[in-house]
Amino acid sequence: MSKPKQVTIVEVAEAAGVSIATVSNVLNRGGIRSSKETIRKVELAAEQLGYRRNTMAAGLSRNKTYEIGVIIPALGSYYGQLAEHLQLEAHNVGYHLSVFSSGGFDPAIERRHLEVLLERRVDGLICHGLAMGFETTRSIVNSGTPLVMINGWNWPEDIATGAVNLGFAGACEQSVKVLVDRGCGTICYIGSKGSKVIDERRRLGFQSGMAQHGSGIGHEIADSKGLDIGAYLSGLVQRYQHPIGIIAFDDHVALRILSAANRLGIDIPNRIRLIGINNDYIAKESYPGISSWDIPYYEQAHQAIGKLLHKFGSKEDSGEDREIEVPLTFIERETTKL
Amino acid sequence: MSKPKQVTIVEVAEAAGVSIATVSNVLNRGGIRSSKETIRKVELAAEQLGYRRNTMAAGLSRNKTYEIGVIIPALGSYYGQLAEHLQLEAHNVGYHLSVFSSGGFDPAIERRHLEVLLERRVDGLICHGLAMGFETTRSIVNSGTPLVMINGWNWPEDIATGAVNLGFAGACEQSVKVLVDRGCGTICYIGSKGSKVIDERRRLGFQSGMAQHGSGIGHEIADSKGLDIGAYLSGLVQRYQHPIGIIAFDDHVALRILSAANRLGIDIPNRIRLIGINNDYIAKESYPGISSWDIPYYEQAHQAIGKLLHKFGSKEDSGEDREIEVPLTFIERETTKL
DNA sequence: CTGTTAGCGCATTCAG
DNA sequence: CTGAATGCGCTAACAG
Repeated sequence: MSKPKQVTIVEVAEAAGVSIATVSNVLNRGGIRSSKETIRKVELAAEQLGYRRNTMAAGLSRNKTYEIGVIIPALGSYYGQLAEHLQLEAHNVGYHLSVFSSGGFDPAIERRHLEVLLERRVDGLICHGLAMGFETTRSIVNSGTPLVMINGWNWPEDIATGAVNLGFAGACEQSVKVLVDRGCGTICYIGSKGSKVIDERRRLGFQSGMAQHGSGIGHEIADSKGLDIGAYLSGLVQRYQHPIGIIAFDDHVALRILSAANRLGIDIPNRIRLIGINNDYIAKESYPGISSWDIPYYEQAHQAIGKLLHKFGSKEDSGEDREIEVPLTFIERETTKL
Repeated sequence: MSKPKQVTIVEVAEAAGVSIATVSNVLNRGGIRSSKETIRKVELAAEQLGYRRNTMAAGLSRNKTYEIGVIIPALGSYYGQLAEHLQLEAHNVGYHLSVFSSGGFDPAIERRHLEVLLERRVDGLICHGLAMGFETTRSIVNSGTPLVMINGWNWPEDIATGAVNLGFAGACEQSVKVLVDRGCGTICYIGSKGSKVIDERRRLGFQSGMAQHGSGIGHEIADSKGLDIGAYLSGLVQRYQHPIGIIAFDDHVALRILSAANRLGIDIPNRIRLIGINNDYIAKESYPGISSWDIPYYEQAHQAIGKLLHKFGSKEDSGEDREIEVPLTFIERETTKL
């Protein structure tokens, strides 16, 4: 039997000798009270029959699903962690999360997932920086389903209820300062254009950092995709006598840099000083340990869910900022310690 | 408006001047034909009104959800990759996946998620080695919902339709052989008990490998959790003159070992030869590169979804094996190359 | 081909 | 405090 007819409240009602309405009442802890006696009877019957409420029927009936849809670029690393925290936060307030991966910023997949989630009539949506443009998104999410962005900057109000973003720009800006303070005479940012808007923010922060703290200091920008890091480092070391600072897109890229340096016998942190982002497992466990920026997962998840809940509750936007920016925390390790 | 009433087939039917059955036919039912003309009218009306089918209503009505529930220990690394592949495979056959993380083998969370998925009336379940025991699982999954395990060994037939497992034991067994061939005089397995059954399989493989290929060769077993790897390695190097082989639980653990060795100036691969598992990013990008076992994600996902589909189709189990074992592939890198 | 009708399982009025 | 009745949006026979 592909679907061996599950037990419904009707059967529970019969077994307990009450009406289905009563069963519904006691099982869903609705505002309505019932006598101790009926409660006991119903709960017993439900227990014995192995009753399990049918989410679809319930959702259909009350026009509310208690489900939140999440779309992230991948299930792993930063994104995975974020999803885990979101899942936890959601559960704490009685919601449940449906997580989809867009396979690394693929607009077609994003679109398909969005469509599925909307067909499920999720109560809200949390998306990590959609690759599809404003217009496309608007044409899909016009259903009145609240959408909060994670790491999405400057989204029009009619599309996204709000956004809670990480302070990547600030982190990169500060990274420049740290490297300058540590005596670097040249500073490089090695990004990852494939990560779209994330890379953009980091680059902006880097440039603003150079402008503020880097007077008289040279800088370079490169992209990690397809880059021969060994050759790149060799070139750097050859060109410059002073210590060189490198800000990596994230700890993954930082690891590649670290390995290349180790392989070439370039001394870290004496010749090159390195900072990553994410404070991944990699940063903690590599040698030398990579200085990195820790991510406030809990805070970000909490705020995102909070924004949705708020939207569920009141129709008007509160006085709160639509776009929240959560700062990262610098964790210094051996790649920048002298 | 928290739920601005979405458009239904009724409205589409009115706009197109046909009955709701016709709308349902052309929109979501392939089987039944309609005249070109009505199809056009209906599709146009649906398009203009922005109709989006209500999954709950559809599922409720046909008693089938086209949804598959997935429970994995975490959203990242091996598990995350697996989930991505499952998602893809599922989509290819018209299903959609709901992925939940059990927060690292937490039985309580597993249970909760299972409950939610069953309430959603998912058509099938895919779980990664549940931490809760057979009995508990049976008491929950008695609903007739097919369950296929990923990396679950010896689950009773009345609980799990089948299983598709990775050949961890075989990989560890072969790892021993490789290390012996490379001249190691002592071989260690550094596991991770927290990963339950996965660790168990690897340990079994290790022991079987020692029995087969390790005559006259010493071996040790340790657990990475809370282990001071530096001290451990120092001890090993001090005790043994010959090259030492280490099989790490996975590439994460391997990285810790690598870093500790680098820090202590212990030469890899001359003094210590190292093999990881998973062929993660880490293995490829660390220095020296870590020899590791590549995981056939596609194959595993394909088989798992296939098993479910098969179950959906026929009630009888086919002649196929209930438990499939998919082999890993050895990728040799610098930590074992002489 | 197309329309009519009867549920799917549950929440929710509104009477008793 | 409890029960009968109505509808959520859609699919699946079954008639026309």
